[in-house]
Amino acid sequence: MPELPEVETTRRGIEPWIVGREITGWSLRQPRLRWPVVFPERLRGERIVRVLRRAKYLLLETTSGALIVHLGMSGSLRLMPLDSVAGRHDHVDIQFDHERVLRLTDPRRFGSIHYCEGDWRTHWLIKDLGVEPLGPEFNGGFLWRVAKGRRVAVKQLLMDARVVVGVGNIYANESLFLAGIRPRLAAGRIGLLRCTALAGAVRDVLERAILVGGTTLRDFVGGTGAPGHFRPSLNVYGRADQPCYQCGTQLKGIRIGQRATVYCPKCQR
DNA sequence: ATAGTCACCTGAGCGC
DNA sequence: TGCGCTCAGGTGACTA
Repeated sequence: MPELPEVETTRRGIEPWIVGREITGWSLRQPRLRWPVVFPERLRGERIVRVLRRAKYLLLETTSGALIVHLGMSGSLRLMPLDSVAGRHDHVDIQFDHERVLRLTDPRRFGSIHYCEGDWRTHWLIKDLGVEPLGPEFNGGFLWRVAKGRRVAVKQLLMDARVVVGVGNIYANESLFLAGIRPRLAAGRIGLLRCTALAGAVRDVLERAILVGGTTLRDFVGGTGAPGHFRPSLNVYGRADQPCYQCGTQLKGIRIGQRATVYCPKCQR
């Protein structure tokens, strides 16, 4: 599932192919994604200036605006040969002034594409997002301040995009394991020291995942079509009832806010 | 303001 | 072989 490392992997994969290129056309085979996909006619002839990432959104900045792409849960964005046959879940192609098309494949159709004219930072999907977990403002002090007085489970706070972005279920589980914190613990009851450990763990797990191209559980592939290799590094995610690698205790599987949660009852307090 | 729940969508995996 | 069920999950929208 595309979380931040997968989106970043995609960004790095497609960037060299499309920067400086002109959008010459598109095919919308299935415009019914999370929100209806509408490409204005004026997009034709726009040139890609930069490819950025904000949270789990990819920003394809053009001369006068940006395409805002979200991969949802099952989406991938890849460069394909112009003549490659589109499959059942290949919903959108964007054509450039070369022999490749940028293709959005998304079986579950939770992804989205918007064209935003002008500054994408003011777009309604982007403007209320929290801090970047790899940015300088995300640290123990920040976590401690936003957690103050909150009774919500720390795992839910970590996954709240208005607080910090890009931490989905996999990496939330893994970060809490690394920091030795129980997922269900009320966020406001965690001290500054442990908040610092947690912020560090989030950063660490995300950075390591980016280095190996993200986590491929089923069908994620990066911009160049390669799967990610972080899966063997997972300590708890998907391992309920199996022994903890660190102490051998049986890992516990619970649900927090409808989300599968796994932790070690001995290593995490 | 905060917390909890639901909907959207499809494919995989399972029991029968 | 196939049916029906459950699960997975990001996130906006809704309710209490």
